[in-house]
Amino acid sequence: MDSVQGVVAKTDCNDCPLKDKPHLAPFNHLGGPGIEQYKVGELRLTAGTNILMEGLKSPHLYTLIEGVAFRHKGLSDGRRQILNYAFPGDLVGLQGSLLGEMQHSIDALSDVALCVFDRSCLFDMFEKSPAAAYEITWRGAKDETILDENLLSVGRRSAQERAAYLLALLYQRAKLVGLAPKNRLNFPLTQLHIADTLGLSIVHTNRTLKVLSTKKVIQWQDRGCTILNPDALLEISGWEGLDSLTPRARL
Amino acid sequence: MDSVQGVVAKTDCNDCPLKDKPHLAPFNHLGGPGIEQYKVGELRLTAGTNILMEGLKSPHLYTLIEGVAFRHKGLSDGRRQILNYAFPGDLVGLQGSLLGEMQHSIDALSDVALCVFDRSCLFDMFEKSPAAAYEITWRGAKDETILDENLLSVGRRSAQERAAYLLALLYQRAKLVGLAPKNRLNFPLTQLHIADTLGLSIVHTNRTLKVLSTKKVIQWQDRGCTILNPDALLEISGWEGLDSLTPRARL
DNA sequence: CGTTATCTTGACTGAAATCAATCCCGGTGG
DNA sequence: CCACCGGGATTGATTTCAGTCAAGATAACG
Repeated sequence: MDSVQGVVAKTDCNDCPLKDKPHLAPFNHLGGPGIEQYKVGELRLTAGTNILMEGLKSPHLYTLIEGVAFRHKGLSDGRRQILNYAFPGDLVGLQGSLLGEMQHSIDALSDVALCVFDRSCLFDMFEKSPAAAYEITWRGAKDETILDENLLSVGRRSAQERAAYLLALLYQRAKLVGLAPKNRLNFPLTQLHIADTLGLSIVHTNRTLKVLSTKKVIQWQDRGCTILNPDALLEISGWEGLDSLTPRARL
Repeated sequence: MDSVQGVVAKTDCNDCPLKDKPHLAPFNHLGGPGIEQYKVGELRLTAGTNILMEGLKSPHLYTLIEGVAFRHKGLSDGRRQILNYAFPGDLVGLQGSLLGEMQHSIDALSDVALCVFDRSCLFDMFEKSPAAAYEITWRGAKDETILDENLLSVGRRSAQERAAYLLALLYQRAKLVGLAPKNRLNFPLTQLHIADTLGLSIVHTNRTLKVLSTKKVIQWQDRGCTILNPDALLEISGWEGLDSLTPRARL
């Protein structure tokens, strides 16, 4: 377990830190054997590393166990757009597994730990467990919901509204998985990441965040962001927040 | 069959104009009974009508048979962002069926005909046909791919690049289903729709399209757009085009 | 202790929004 | 047949927002 990076020995799913999270319930009572039969290893990567690269065909599908990652796409001249973030419990690389080739890249934002599954487990799961298949599809739809809101944001919200929306979203998602202790986003998000998510230049992003700071809504210090007033963020952004409702229809 | 609008009698799926399209193959050899057992009716709506509204819980899932529709979300003050378009053969309302409540609206761009299924057919299909379940999930992933590119576009491409990308995308998708005869987009797309898709004002959209017209790449006339030079559109946008590759891995 | 990544700030430029008219054309009703 | 109307497309003038350029400040890091 000393290796900082690379595939390490397979540990028991019963020790999984996510074991008791409601997220994964459907995978635990798969018809017959549990999810662990599909697990082929673990992967630990340091912050800033690439997990999956656009254009490549990965034989693997991942679950993010620890840390935060982000999906992004780039243009040939270097411009980059961050599409979405992944938090512990999220599936990583599903699109690539389904479509055969990655259409975007995924990088580790913080140090991350991933659980590695063979791509073929997807087909198996669809064959053997309707509940698991449904769960996967449901998650995909959920993901698309966030993407929709991101697109609305980048397309139609002002810089300040956009920034407020993004921070509110990250805050809510981080909080759900314990990554926002004392309301501080507990991962190394830089203003460049924010800029590339909002579709703004880094300079303008900085100025926009400054306005939010002046309003005492957030605080940026020591390379990190603390949310001082979550409600004000929602107010400013005009976003409803993650639907607390939506208890998934059971299959 | 005279009614211009509303649910009409159920016709046989064997008469479906989409029957022979490769799109639907997986649904045709569902384990046992075909897709038609789930069909509960048909819906015809005129251009500009709302199909599904944000916030509502629809008991139905649709397949678009004829015409073009678009998904969109709005802010409280009226700003609107078009997220994606639906062409014949596409599933409409899947997100709502999965998540219980629509997170976006869907409107008819042209006159449309939709095939109506009961929402519960989803659960049934997952139970009874892994191939159909996989197909649905695969389509969701494909959709998300387009959404990703749209987000990259709105976030990082210049106005002209964006417009070129959008028109190239619509052209390619329309062509696939025969809606681009003589390279003319055969549906009533207005510059306002384009503006709301690109995240630009309508005035600036007009000026941007004018530049493309001047370059003889497109032609806007009689309330419609003709693609004069598809390759130039791709060139300008820096977009690769819909992956001609990606023959889906069969379940 | 220098090096590098990140954050900040100021000055200037440029892209896109906004405001305000027109224009064009198909449809409507007198 | 023709005046009127309304949605859509254009165009010009002006303002505003955001990008770019340039330079420091700050602070983690080897």
